[in-house]
Amino acid sequence: MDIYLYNTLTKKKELFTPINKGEVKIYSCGPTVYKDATIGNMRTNIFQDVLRRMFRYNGYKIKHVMNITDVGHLVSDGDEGEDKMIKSAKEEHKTPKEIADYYTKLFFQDLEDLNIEVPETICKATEYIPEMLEYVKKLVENGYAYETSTAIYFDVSKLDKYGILSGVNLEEQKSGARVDVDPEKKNPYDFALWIKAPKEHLMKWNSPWGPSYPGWHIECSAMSRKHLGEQFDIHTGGIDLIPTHHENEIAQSKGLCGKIPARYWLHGEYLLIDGGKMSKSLGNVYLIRDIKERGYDPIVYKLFCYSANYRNKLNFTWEAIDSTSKSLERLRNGYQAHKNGKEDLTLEDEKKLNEIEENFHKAINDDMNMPLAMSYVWEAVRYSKKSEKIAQLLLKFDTVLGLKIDKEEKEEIPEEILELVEQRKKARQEKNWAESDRLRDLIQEKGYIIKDTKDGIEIKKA
RNA sequence: GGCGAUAUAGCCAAGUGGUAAGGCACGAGUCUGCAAAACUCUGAUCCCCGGUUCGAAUCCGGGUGUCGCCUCCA
Repeated sequence: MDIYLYNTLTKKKELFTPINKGEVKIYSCGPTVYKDATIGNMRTNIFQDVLRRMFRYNGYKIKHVMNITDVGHLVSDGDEGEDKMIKSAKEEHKTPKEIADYYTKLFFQDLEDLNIEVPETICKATEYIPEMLEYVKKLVENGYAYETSTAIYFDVSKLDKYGILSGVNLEEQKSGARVDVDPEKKNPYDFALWIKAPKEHLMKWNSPWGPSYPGWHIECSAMSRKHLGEQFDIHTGGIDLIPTHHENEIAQSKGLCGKIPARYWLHGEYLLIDGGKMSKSLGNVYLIRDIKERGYDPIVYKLFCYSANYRNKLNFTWEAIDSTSKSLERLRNGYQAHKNGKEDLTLEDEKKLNEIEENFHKAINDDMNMPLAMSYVWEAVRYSKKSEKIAQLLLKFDTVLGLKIDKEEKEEIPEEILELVEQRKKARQEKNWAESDRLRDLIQEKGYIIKDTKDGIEIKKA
């Protein structure tokens, strides 16, 4: 079945055709590990996860590379600003490596909590310094870079076209540069490829230009080239990376080999919080840990992300998380009902289920239309006949959704609670409803919910 | 100032020319000693104005609102 993806490069939904048949090469801009990854960051990771799972559903072999930025992003725009890693290191009295390791670990914990698959290749920027240096040297050789007293800059005026992703116009923007521009820069949009390190700078490497460190964009260019070649299929990231980071990656690649590194550029939209931007100053920055601390299965957040298309803004509220939490519970209950179902399916049922499967497939292949795909999932979950075959279908869907739809709440019920349940059972047999209700309240006070189903009594943690 | 996105039931949100998917909430009902869970049923003509068309939420023009980017940022 055909796959369609919205390509930021052309601003159109396009038929996907891989460079190598049956294989997809993806590069995703990963986390900068000097701070916590927010639920906004994780929305992008969820979208990337669905992307690769969708390709697998279509039988593709996947080569997915993601970087870990553990060096080199500056604090302020001024090109001689302080490295963020170093700033964190100073604030937390740790070495940059300790900071990076700490946040890297947390990042992978988030991935695990959200049941996000880890890409085949994870690369840390600090381990690719030689590749980056080689890249920069080549750009200098090719005449796309020049040296100033503080850095090696990429000369955007040497490109036939700069700004193809974001639509910035060099002529129009030239005069309007808002930030203090390094007077040695030739064009306002020139960006640092390599930066000469001040004495007190902690992270620096030897180079033809003395002790120095990489610029903001070179790592992705060097690492994607190393692992995926000069041109690969898909490049992903958050929408905010379009105007600077990805634009500059394209510039670097064109300067090196004349090619745009990826054929399809996919960008995830922002997550809004209560209708606005997530920001520290507003105090509305949430982490996956916060969702866990409020007692929700983090997968709830993943399901919540499926309520909107990845290319549209999605508004996060705790109310929405609460409703999604109920939704997930019903989804899993529905799966269990089918798993334990014994009803026979007629030819007509089979036909209907094939239709649902086809629709689901079509939805995910249409630029990952998860809200639509979920409507078909619900159609299967709510299917009137309960059958193991439908459970199997749901499991198949879950290879894309990654919602752990077959997760069962198998909790240890304490002796004390079991004893109370026994007492209540006895009271009910004696039709002593007052005592029965008293015990149910007591059990609930102790944090457990009791349900009388026709198959017996169910006990669940509240 | 420049660029872009978006406006669909109480809330979240699909749908890009043929009379509006789905989830949550609400209400009614079935079941139950009651409750919970589960299940069934119930709701919108799609921001406003004008145009194109046999026909528009969907195309065009004009408004209005909201949000984002233009500086690191998923």
